[in-house]
Amino acid sequence: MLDAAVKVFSRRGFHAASMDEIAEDAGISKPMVYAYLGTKEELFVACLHREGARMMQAIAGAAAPELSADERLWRGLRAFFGFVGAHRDGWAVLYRQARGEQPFAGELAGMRARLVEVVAGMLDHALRAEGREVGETDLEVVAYALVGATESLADWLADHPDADPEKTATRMMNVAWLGAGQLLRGATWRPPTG
Amino acid sequence: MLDAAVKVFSRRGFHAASMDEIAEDAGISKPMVYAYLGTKEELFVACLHREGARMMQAIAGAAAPELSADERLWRGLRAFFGFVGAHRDGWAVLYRQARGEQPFAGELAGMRARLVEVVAGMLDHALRAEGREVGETDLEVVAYALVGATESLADWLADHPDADPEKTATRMMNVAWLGAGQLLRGATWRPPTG
DNA sequence: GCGTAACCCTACGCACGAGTAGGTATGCTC
DNA sequence: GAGCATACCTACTCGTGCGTAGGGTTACGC
Repeated sequence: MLDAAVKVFSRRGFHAASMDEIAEDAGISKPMVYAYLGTKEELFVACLHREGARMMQAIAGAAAPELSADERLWRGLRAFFGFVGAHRDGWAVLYRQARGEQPFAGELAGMRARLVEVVAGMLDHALRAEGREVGETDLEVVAYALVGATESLADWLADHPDADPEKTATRMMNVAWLGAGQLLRGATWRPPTG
Repeated sequence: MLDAAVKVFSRRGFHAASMDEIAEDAGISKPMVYAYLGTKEELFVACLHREGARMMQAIAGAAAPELSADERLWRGLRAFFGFVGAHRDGWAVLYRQARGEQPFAGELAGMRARLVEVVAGMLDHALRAEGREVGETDLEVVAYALVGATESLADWLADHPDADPEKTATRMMNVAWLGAGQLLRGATWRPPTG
């Protein structure tokens, strides 16, 4: 039932999607949709939650905490891109939708915040293991950038049906790990004075 | 006049924004808006174009082609974050809007494609200078990731009114340049076999 | 066979907002 | 000052789509 909603929301976008179309696609009538899932907004939130939970679960299941940092990152990325690859139109458009529409931006921000936190935790852990320490804001910002880069590649993947999720994950891992590796070793770039 | 439209679109989002509110905010009446700028859709596209052009101009003006690659990247990033910092609510929400709404996604995709192309060109140039060569898709994907990371930090910046654009640019530069620097030297990360 | 209850449908009310028609003031020509 | 054009406004039409009211249908109890 939610499947139909996700499908229509994906294809049309939140506003352009009509409850009539969702009902038709689900093979039932509109009052049933209202009876089971409430208003259009609640319905969208329900879709968002389910897809989000599935994604989080896929990632969490892959990135077990006892692994090394790069192994966790790699498995997490692979799970993420695998998920996106398997739910291309569904996830990507749902996600793009939620970004823009203000009632839902909060929901999504929470999801992303959890991801950022996890990534920041991994970086912090790895940094401490090397005896280095970095300010909390710096950590958050780097994690944010990595998550953003990953989301961006997810969009790219969703737009290129022939692309391989596994290979995309490898590419992302390259960028992330090489950059992060430099940070671990204490390398920094400084703006030219003047 | 466009200023009012940008402001309202930013605050409300494309759909929630009413032409009445835009007209009121601009201090004129609705038929005038239609007379000067056409339909709501055309109005939004006009906003998008103007803001986009301003941004592109700010970046292009800063990143002169005769500079070294890292200098160009640094100046481009600084200009970009400076622009976002100066147009926080305007740009960010306009941008977030355009991503989601299907009629406008194309416009934005074009803008981003130009950015990706520029970044990819810079990477390619720097790589060739080091005697290395990388497949076109690899180049595009890395550029895409960098642009995505940058956009993501722009969002972060827009959501943190006290954050400093200059400092954010430095952070982004660190991630980008250190990661890219590794790639330049031919370092790669490989998935564990098995 | 008749009451009734669960279930689902068609067909509507209603609000909202894009786009427009037709009227009014201000300035310009002769 | 009459005619006319320009610039602008108020007040409307009309489509669209969310949410619901009220009617049919099937199954069961008596």
